Amino acid sequence: MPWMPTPTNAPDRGGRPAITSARHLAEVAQALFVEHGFEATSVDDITAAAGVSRRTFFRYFSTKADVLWVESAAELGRFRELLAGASRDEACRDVLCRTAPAALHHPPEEHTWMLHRAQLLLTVPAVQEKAAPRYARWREIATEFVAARRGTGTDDLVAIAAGHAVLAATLGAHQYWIAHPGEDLKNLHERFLRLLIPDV
Amino acid sequence: MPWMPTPTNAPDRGGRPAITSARHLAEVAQALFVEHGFEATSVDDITAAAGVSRRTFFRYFSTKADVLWVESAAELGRFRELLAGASRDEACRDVLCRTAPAALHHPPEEHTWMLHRAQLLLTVPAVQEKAAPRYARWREIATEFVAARRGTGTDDLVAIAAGHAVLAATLGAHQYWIAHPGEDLKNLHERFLRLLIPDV
DNA sequence: CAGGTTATGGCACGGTGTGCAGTAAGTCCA
DNA sequence: TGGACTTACTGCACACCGTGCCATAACCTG
Repeated sequence: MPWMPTPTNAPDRGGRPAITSARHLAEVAQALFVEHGFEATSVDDITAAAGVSRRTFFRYFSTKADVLWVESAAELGRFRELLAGASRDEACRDVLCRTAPAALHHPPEEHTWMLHRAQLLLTVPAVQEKAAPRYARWREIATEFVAARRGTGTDDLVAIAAGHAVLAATLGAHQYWIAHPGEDLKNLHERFLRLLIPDV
Repeated sequence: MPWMPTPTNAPDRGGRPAITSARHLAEVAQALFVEHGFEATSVDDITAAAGVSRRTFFRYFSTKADVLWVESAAELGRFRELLAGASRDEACRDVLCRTAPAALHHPPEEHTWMLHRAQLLLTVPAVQEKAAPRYARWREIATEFVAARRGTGTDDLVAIAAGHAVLAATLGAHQYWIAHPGEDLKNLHERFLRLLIPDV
């Protein structure tokens, strides 16, 4: 089991204070990615800019691309909580169309950060590669919700299809967004969801 | 520009005959993947089993995972041709539901090979990573078809959504299939497509 | 046999990611 | 003050991936 720095919300049990943080490394890294490109930026470049050793970087992130997913755990958690909190009176499809965009909501000051992230995620092959496990989690959460609503297992055909539809809509909305950054992402996301989620 | 062996359909202009082939390397590699796992199989293991040098392997495939996509170019080509040959009398949605499964059709003797491939593609993270560019091509072909039918550009919202729907249905069908290998993939594929492609 | 063409082999190199051992910097307690 | 404990950072060696470069092997035609 690899060692990992204790998360910031853990109780302080003494020990050497952290000289850096996942968030700090992620910001330094993303800035370099935007400036020089993902592949042209080596981990050594990132650690040099952040004033940390190469080995330390890999304690915070298991791969170079993972810095682009600092927010992933929070987004997935919000999605799961919003689904769990939905009333059973609200139609399955409506719940998904409402909660998925809400789970990805970020304050306006992070708008350009999100746009940069979306551009990297959808256009740089080396980054797209690392996205698969995150996409899978996003899809699974939707599938589990639909399966629970339908009283089936997660290997139900309709539940699987719905999970893929939610992911497809999310990716489609972001793809459209980076081509039309003036539009409202949340609104786009909902339109794609309404188009793609089957009416079940 | 990296050097590449001439494809088998090229005219013979003399020169040293190839000691191996992409197909042979792919078969050796996939067998090792199935037996020992993808990550536990190094390129050295593959080349040792195939009786070629490490350098030669990278002339046929640019990455280790690419051996799982030997058929990709042919499948994409079939999809594009089938779409191009469709009558304009046939509804857009019907064309997609018919051609996508047909483009992925393989003879029965390759059934287990396809199943192994699907299992590796959908369950091994290191393999899923390399899938992104292939998925993107598959999606683009569908998007281009829908955009042409609608008389719009490929940045049309509905065309983008349709492209994502086709990909989602393809992945969903394979996911369902590896959990229920007794079912007919072609039939499953069509059902997922009918569920997910919006009626436009 | 010479000259052209194509495939394979060997080697060095930069980059990623991991395991391990050591050290630095805090807290707590006697 | 001085340990003992805890946690975080560093350095190094290593396996693997993927690439560029050059040499060499094996076939063709004249």
